[in-house]
Amino acid sequence: MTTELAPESVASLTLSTYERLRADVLSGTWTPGLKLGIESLREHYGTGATPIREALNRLAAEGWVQHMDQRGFVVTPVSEEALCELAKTRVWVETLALTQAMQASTPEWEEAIVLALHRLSKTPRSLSKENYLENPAWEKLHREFHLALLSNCGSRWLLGFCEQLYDQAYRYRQLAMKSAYKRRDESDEHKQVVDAVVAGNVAPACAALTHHYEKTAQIILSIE
Amino acid sequence: MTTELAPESVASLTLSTYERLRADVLSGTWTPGLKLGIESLREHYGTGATPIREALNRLAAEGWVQHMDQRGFVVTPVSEEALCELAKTRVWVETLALTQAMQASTPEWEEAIVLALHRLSKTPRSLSKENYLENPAWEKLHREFHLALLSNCGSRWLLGFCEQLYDQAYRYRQLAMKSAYKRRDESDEHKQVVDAVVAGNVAPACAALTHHYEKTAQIILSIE
DNA sequence: GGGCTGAATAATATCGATATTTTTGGCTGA
DNA sequence: TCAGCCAAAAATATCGATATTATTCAGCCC
Repeated sequence: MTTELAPESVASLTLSTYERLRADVLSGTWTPGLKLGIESLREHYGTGATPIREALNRLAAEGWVQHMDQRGFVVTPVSEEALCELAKTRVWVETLALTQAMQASTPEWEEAIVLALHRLSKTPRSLSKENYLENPAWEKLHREFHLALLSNCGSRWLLGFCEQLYDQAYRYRQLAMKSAYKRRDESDEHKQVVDAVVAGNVAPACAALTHHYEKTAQIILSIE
Repeated sequence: MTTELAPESVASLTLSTYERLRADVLSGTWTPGLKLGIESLREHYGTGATPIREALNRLAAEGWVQHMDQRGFVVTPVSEEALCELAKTRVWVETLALTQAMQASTPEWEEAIVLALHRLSKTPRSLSKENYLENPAWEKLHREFHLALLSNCGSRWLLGFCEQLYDQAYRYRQLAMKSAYKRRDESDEHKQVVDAVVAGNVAPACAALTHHYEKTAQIILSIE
């Protein structure tokens, strides 16, 4: 007789703790290199040690935190070198994915991309006009746009890799934003990718995507 | 005054349980789709529930098992479709990695490859002459050979992806072996890759590697 | 003074028990 | 006969307490 509750309400503590912890690492709330003591996390997230540890183990497998056996967990450090390697890898892997996606192009896929770009362009980058204030709606649509571009690549593995790399790059972007916000118009860069994709020109599309990522990495590097 | 003990002896139970569980999934001891009940695992590995759960969470993040919230873990199922996708992805991603590795070629890297191939070729594929009996030494050297080929690609991310794909493919190979063993001479295929790499011919090297993987997938598919 | 030793301290890792949730299986009523 | 429902059983998820391992730091010897 009780009404069906939203699935969120029955999610295990491990899962919700995992999601919160992950979000806090990605957003930079837990700063790179920080020691994540079980006790303090337990207190902060209001739960027992078990969900915390299980969440940390998942995050460790995904590379967000590092697990030193018998001496706890730390937030994975960042470095200029690691960012360069990440950016490079992203260009390689996403170029591959985009190429495959375009070779398997379908009208539905093209429409999905155009739509994703449209939605993104209608959403403000920052919640505030004066200073930068992250707009979660924009972040969500931006991620969806980039993954929509690659979604047609025909391999869940490859798409999953791209997702990992996107999220890793997102963390660097967030960390950089905390120190300085540089105005930038990425909408034009996005449009250039889509134009090339719709026109069916593989090499220009990959070049546009590469340019987009390299500029991002360059900006972040210039801040640090 | 006590002698330094091997790190194994102080490894946490979570870690050793993780390794054992992972090995059992990869080897096919735990068959795809099998429900992994906490209680039975606890009993089988002789430990408490916590190490088991932590190990399962790591394995879930790596894709070896699936975690259905509130209803436990199952070994990730296999399918013909998934194998095809895996093989396809492997060709794409390893072609990428090998290309980059060759473009950054060094004498040390070439020597490492030649050496890895030599060691591999000196080791028997099967421990028994009559029927197939896995030779752990060969498996270890085979993995090392393939990763040595790609180790020079210049991206730990990319190398990590290749490692994941290798291990995934290994599981399929193990599962196929359990039903039938087809004699095959892969040593020649390995040699062809190395010859092309040493000669510095990127396209033929990638083609040889592609051929090697496609043949593997084809053989496994023919069994099932 | 500086490095070493070894308790005291703090943290992690693990266990056993409990609370929740899912699944099972028999019972009822149409 | 069969769907629907409730109680019993089984399993998962979580907690609190304990055992183990790292770290700290004062005292000591050289």
